[in-house]
Amino acid sequence: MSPEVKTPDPARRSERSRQAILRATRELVSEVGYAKLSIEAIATRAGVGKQTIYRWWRSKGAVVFDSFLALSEGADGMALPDTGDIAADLKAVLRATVAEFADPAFEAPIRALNLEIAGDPELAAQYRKKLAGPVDEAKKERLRSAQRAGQIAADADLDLALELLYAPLYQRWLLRSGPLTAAYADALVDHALRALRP
Amino acid sequence: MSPEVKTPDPARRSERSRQAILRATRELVSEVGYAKLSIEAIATRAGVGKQTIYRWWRSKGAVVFDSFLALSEGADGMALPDTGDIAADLKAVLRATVAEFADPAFEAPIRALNLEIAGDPELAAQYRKKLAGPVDEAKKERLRSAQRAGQIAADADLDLALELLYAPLYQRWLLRSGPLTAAYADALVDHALRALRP
Amino acid sequence: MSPEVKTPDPARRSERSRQAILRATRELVSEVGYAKLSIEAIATRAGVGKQTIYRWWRSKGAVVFDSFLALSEGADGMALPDTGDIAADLKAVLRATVAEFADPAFEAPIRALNLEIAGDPELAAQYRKKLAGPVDEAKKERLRSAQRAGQIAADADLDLALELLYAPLYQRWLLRSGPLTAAYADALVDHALRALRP
Amino acid sequence: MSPEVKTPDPARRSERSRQAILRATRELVSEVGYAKLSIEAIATRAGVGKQTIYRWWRSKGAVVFDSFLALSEGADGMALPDTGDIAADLKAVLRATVAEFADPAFEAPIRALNLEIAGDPELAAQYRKKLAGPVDEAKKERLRSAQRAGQIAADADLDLALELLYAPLYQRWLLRSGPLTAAYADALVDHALRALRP
DNA sequence: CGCTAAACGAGACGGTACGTCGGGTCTTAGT
DNA sequence: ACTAAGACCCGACGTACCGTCTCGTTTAGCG
Repeated sequence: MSPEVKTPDPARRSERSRQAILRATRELVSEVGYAKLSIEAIATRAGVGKQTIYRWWRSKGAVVFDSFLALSEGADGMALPDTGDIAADLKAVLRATVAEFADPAFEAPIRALNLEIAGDPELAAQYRKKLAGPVDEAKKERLRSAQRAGQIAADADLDLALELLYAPLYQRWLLRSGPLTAAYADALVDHALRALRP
Repeated sequence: MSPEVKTPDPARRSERSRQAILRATRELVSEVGYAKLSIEAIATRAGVGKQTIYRWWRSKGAVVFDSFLALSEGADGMALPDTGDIAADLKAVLRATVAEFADPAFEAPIRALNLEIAGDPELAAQYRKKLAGPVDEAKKERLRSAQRAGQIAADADLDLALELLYAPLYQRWLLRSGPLTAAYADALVDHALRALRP
Repeated sequence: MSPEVKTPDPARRSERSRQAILRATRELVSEVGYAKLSIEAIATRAGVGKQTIYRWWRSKGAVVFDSFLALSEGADGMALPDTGDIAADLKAVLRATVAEFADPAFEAPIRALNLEIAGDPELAAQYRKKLAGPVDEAKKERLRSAQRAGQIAADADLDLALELLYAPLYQRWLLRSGPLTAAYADALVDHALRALRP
Repeated sequence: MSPEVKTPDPARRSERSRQAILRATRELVSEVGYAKLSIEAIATRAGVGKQTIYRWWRSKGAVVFDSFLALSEGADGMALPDTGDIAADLKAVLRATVAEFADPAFEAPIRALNLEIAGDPELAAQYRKKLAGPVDEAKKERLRSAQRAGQIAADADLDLALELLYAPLYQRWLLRSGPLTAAYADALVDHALRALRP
């Protein structure tokens, strides 16, 4: 009668196994990289049956994604600094981003995550909702504050504004098409603000 | 002294096999996507032994990359239109790019190529040199013309200028984080040019 | 301490797969001969993954050997005829052996088995224990009966006796160094018995 | 019109290459065993193109066979000792054979040769003609001498006589079905001679 | 002595099979 | 009922050799 898709009962799910799987995934991504990551290895490392992974995640990417999601949980109240000087505040934030991208410990997993997202629309949607969304909202909040202070045009498209600020940085990093320096971060902010001036 | 890795002799290489492999790769990427592409399938489709692929390419990504490279060979003298109106010219170009990204026939292989490049620094270097480089140079040439016409600051950083124009578009497409429309292309050009004004 | 080689659990073994593999092996040895027999073909014919073969057998030879072993299982109570006339009884048996060797349907697989055994000491040991052993014991039993009847020296070395009877036959067959006829079988029995007379 | 099978001209054959191939084959059989011997390895070791091997030999077995043949060339005038005492003479010879079989340096190649012969009727014929034949003839000559001396029945079948003497030894060695000792050699001779007595 | 045709070394080629890895499914015990 | 364990079928991996097929390069006989 009904499609009868056997769905596992989340109530009975083992939290211990879930944590072990996410932890093992994070470790393995760091150790061997995303491309060489295997479900088999995750299961072994986590001391878990493969079926337990297949039961709760629909792909390797979903596990990797969740393993990142779990990290950023609780890190929510992420308002940006607001000293009243939008240029200075944005430069501080972008410099921090540049520094993060330069750290090899962050590099590998973040790259893995981005490749995963770029290749899977469904994960991309989840990514925007769960990870990028809240962060972007915090950034836009700071930009709105700048609008109220008359530093940015009142009718500016904030989505586009974020892209002007971050997309060049993102592209350079992803394709390794140029150096990521503090000076570059500053220049980006200067140009973007000029484009957004009232 | 030298690593002494036995390298095959390019002089003896079979051009027929090379072409068949690149062609088969292009077809298969379109048909099954990059993730499900296998060397085995390429070899079979091309009517070639697997060893012939392994002899000349160091990875699946390298084959895919070359298969794209082969397409764009000869398509060199790619100067951008120059009507004297930099805004109009750039809008035309970006609208065309948007249209390309919207075409599903282009989408899949280009995405495959980008994932490949993002994950392999060596391929990325080759990509910049062989594919992106010439195209970027043509774009910069148009910007220089605009500089001479006083439409863009004479001391503008052209690399950054290109990023302001293209990176937002690229990011939206890659992460599917927003709609790609002609209006968006126009808005990008307007903002970028405002940032680059003398 | 222990080598700690991960060993599969025989309790979980699929009897259905085991039978299919042995059956496919027997068929293929008959069809293409031992030299051209491949694990790949066995797996395909048996509808089984290659790994399932590699999990339970250490070599192609071991599979072939087991496929023969499986045939002769249950064929145990193989006492030789005992009419009281040792010469007549042995002649009957050797003539039957000659006939078997002459039958091309038996020829190929038995030759394959013998080559396998000759080349692999471990298989040879198993062969003696599981296949040759019981048969030889039955033959010796008949010889003991002849000893009791005074037709053979009471202190005769029965291992050597068997070799005198069978080794010439075996050698002629294996190296194709002469014709295998009923007359030859009779002559062998006559000579061997003369050598073993009390 | 004619079959037109391109046959190489033996006159132009490179003796240097032939020797190098036979030598390399002998070495490799000793080092890696017959089963793991490859034409590719022989060619490399001999510093010879693969085609040169395929031009002059029709199979791996043929090369191996020839490499043995080359060794025994010149070792022709191989008359057996004849002290007048056939039992003593045969025991000396069989003891020597036992010793040869026990020497691991002889073991591997001789076994390789025997497997090859057992599996290829054409090689077997060549073997009998070129290698076994002359040796057997020498042995028969000694037996004829014994016949003239009245130690062996005048009408004895000498082929069968040789088999009674050697086949048990051969079988024990090939199938590793029992110990090969001097005592065993003596026992064999005693039994065989009893069977052949006038 | 110089030509020429064959044998030669080298090694790329289309293939087959190897033995291994991992994917995703299914079964068996255990908690 | 969910889990750990792991056998199963399957597809692909990257490697080793197969036997064939060019490539220049010796080399040997003959003209």
